[in-house]
Amino acid sequence: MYNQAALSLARNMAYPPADLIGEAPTLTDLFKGVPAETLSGGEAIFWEGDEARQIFDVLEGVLRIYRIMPDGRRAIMGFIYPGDVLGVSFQDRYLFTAEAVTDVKVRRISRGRFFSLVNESPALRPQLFALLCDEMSAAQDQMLLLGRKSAEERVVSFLLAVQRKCGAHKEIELPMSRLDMADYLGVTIETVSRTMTSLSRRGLIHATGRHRVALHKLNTLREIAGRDEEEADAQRAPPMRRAVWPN
Amino acid sequence: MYNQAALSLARNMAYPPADLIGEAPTLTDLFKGVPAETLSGGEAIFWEGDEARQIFDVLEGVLRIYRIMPDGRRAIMGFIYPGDVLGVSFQDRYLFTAEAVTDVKVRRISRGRFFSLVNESPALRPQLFALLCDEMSAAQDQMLLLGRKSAEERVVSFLLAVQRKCGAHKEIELPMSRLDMADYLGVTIETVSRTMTSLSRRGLIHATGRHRVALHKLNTLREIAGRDEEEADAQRAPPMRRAVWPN
DNA sequence: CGTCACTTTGAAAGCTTTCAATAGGAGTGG
DNA sequence: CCACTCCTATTGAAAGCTTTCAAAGTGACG
Repeated sequence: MYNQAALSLARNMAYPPADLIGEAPTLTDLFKGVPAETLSGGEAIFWEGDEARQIFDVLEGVLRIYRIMPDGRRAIMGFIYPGDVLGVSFQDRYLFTAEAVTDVKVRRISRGRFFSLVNESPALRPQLFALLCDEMSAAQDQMLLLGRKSAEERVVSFLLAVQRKCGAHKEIELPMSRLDMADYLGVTIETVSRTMTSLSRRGLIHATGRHRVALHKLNTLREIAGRDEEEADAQRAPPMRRAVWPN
Repeated sequence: MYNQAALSLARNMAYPPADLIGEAPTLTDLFKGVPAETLSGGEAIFWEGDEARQIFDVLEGVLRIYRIMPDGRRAIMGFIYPGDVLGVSFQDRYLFTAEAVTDVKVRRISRGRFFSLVNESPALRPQLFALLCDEMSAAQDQMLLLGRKSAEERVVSFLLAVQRKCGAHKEIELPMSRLDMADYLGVTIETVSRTMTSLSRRGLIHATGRHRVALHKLNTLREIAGRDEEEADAQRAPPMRRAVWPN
């Protein structure tokens, strides 16, 4: 999904590791050689307020990052997918909790190491910057969604975003629960459910399992999502095609 | 207000220009010597979709940055105050429109110049990064607000945010219209109005003019805002106290 | 001092939430 | 391997908050 977590940075997954083809290193390369750790669904990597000492590279699985209000209301800021980097921030404490949705494999390095390596590399610096910009861009999409879209528009926007993120296949996976979706979209679980049912009845989607949905009539779906998305999408540069400073 | 515009970066306003006290240069220093331009309220600096060729330093006045959906719905992503930098982005087109709320004074330099100067300066690089992180952090606050707060909580959160931004005085200025506030808070103009009236009747605020409000009973107000804010606030490092890479 | 734009207020409508109950699936244990 | 249990998802009905539609009020400006 959107990587709008302040600290979840999407990298280019479309190409083989940079050094194999003689290109500049990528942010992911910083984690090379670090042994992977495993978390089961529901486990947290870190909690909101923890000292932010490390940065994580997600290899497998999906995470949710969220903040909770004193009265228990939860807002999910984003879902983190393989290929995202988690925990990048200038604050010295994590601003949200990161929790495994599914079983997850991650690698970690210290913040100090991460930043000094990035700082010393003219190739990595623009990458880090570009990723933060993509984050901000996704965050703004989400603000538009939360501030101005109806429940149906939100759900459809979400489904399309997942589709984009995961290879643009007709059938998509929704590893998160309805509650996760609800807390991400700023609605209730019942509203998510009702909306999905309604979309099904109209033949726009077809649920092939609790966590699996096929998207039909993409044109109609995009229409519903607000149309706004695609344009934005087209504009956004392909992720990290060339990570050089803008001019 | 929050600088959650992907591209509005808050700098340190608490100290005199760096070079005057022998410190490292700040991002604002990059604009030194550039003549200021003036815009009247309502004028746009750039439009969503324009080629992003320049970066702006705001000297005076307030701007709104927003995106509009095909059917006309508008979402204001943030308000830009003096001391913010506007237009920083890795995308090659602006992702939103920037428009003067009040009369405004800005300075501009080219993106290429901005980035090459920042890239060459070990002092500026962490500043740029830190500012993007602050942006993301503010964007997440806003996502929480839009996704999980009631109308009253939103309005009060907004008033408190303005207060923080503008010196923490009891009486604050709201240069923007009710419609601007509404489009920023994800509600309607009527809801903003009714909420303000209700707060007044309860003695929590006192409108001393259309664009001027005194805040009473800050404790109660903070309680209403979600309480969440302050904690977050305390955590966030004072802006740019020392712009060095995290370790 | 009149006009126009913005703001406030009122009443009804609507969408989403809340409360409640049923249904469905996954995992466990016999 | 099937039955049981528990958790998640779906569905229904009523309540509630916000929006929509309308009209009156207020203030800035020429």
